[in-house]
Amino acid sequence: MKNGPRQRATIIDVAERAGVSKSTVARVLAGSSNISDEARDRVLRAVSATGYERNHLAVGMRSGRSGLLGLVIPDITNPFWAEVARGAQDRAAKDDISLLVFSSDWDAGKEATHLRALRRARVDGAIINPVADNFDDLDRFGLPFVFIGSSAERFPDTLSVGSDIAQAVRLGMDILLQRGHPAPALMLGPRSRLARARFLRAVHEHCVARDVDPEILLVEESDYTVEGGRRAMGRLLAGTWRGSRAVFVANDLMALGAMIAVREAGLRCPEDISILGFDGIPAGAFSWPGLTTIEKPGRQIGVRAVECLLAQIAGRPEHGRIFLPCRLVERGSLADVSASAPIRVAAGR
Amino acid sequence: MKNGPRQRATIIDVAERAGVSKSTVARVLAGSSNISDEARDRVLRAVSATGYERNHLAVGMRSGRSGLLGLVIPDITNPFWAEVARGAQDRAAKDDISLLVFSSDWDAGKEATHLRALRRARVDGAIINPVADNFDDLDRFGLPFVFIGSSAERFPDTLSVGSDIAQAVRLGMDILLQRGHPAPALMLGPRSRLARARFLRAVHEHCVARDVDPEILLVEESDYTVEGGRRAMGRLLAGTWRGSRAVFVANDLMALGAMIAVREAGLRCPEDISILGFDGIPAGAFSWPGLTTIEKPGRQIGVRAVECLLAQIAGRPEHGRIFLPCRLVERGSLADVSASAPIRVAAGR
DNA sequence: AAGCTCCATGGTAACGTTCCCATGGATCGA
DNA sequence: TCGATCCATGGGAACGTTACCATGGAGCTT
Repeated sequence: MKNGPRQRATIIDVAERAGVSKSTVARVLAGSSNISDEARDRVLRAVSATGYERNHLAVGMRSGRSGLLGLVIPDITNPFWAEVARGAQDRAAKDDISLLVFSSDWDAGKEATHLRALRRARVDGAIINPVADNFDDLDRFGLPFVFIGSSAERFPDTLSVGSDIAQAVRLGMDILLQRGHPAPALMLGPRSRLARARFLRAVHEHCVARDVDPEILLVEESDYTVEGGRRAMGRLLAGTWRGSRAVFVANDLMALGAMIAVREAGLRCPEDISILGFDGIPAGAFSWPGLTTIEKPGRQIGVRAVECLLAQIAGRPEHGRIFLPCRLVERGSLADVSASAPIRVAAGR
Repeated sequence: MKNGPRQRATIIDVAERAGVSKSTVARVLAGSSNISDEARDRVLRAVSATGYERNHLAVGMRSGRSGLLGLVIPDITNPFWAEVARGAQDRAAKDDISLLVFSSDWDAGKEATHLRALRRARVDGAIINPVADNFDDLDRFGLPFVFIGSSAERFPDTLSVGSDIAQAVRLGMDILLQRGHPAPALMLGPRSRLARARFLRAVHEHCVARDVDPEILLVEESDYTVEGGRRAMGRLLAGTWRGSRAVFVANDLMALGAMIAVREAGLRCPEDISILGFDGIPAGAFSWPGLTTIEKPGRQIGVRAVECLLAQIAGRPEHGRIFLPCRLVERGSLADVSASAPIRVAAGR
């Protein structure tokens, strides 16, 4: 609130103050070796005296590199995407790169607007969770880019980073088996969603590998919301239910809803019904019991996406699709009814 | 993946193609009126033929405006701050402005690094949740800026946007009173935190206004975490507790912990103990019962912060500090034990 | 001592815009 | 019909940086 000049120092101001040419200043700043100690010294002093700070706009204009990356995700308010953003942010910061963050709300129009903004800002590349189906635009991007998330599936030829659903499903089925639930019911999303097919395919493959007939698995369908999960669980509880009383739910929101339905039916989780979620949202830690779930590597996805993008920009593109492993988070919604531990309830908090 | 030229069209390319000078193109693009219809037409056609897109780097360099704003928050992964970011994003997009988002992790060093990055990127202004105590740097920012969040309190002379704690506390105390809990226990954060003092002061003022002796209120101290809230609730339940069995908890995480403690003690919420939270985190919607809480206007804070900042950049600074009202979210953790409704339990889901 | 290399430095063009000024044709009033 | 005004357009400078080329002095070799 004190001083007034408010005019940023330029490289020329520094040069004048140091009594050298701007070329020399530029060389010092670039860390060039052919500089006399005296010149370097005077320049450095002038820099700190003037509070000079390199103008990235000018650098970008000259070099064609803005030092900016774009990130377009569905909603920064969604904890999974926030994790992705955080990972990308941290990784980018290491290379002195800043991130422009946009939320598309799964709206193709907004997505297009944001991509235009990115092009105008001359970002060096973009990380995108694609919502639009027709990316004939794909090369009209005019930008290096990497896709992230499951919707990237639709573009098999494009470099993308996502979570390894097949591995996650194996992880889940194995822990269920180990706890004495060889044939859990499944609660899936709507048929229209690609993620559902992938999940189901992985379950089938796993069953085949473990000599279980996938047809015996009860399948309930819902819509990825808490309320949907609650209703779907109600239907499950109302029906006949062979085998162990466990449900593998395809996302955490539905799992939380299922837990509520169990309580509403006068039953207890995990003693009467075991629930395994999938996503790793923070809210799962606060339910009662805590939700045992399979956590997607959100942060890692952000990190790897930035790394792929930087590699691509540098001209040595990694290719193909990258699937990062998920992780089991045990919190207490899984009972152990295996022969070896007939009474124990899996711990967790 | 098809075409190769990959060289972005410049205004000169457009001019050549349209057979006019770059000045004319610039005028058309700027929407100037003194343009012949024919020229405008040819320029527009050339623009869409070349896929020309204005280079914001060059614009910024020429005009001194980058069209970028900086946002420095503690952690984009924290739902409250994600809401703030989202509000800021949406508001900025309306003015064709993009947001650079950084997470400081409440670390003064990271904050400083991020501010340097913002200056180099020549953002037009910054929205900051300040962590460093000594901002003698304050004017060394060399940037228009607006503070957000409660830590902005420490800089009373600076333009800031935050939530109206006093109003929130009144709201909470009033709903508690109305439900028959005239003298709830309070669960606060650590003494070191400014937010605590403010919360407590507001409670006292409200008590005085309602002719209640604030001294009769039980006060329990904790640390803003779930686990801390659980332990603090344990202490409350272990002690003697006059008056109605209700707790006004200073943040939602602690409130969720308190709810767990109630269940662990073999009691029920809200029948035995009513809990009122403060924050409005999403997890509160998934607990059982749902957490009744007072929601901070995160998104609005982001919106208003951008508006203040834009005003300041435009040279008509709003001044002083802006406090936005909070909102009661009823979900079911508050019993109604007032005389008028002796049995009812406040609804909510 | 002449010619060579090497190194520290300075000058200048270029990146893509926008803004100001100049120009020249058309239109108008007297 | 001539000068004044207006309007559409073109030319060029400037924003701050970096990369390339030029220069001149010091030190080396033969």
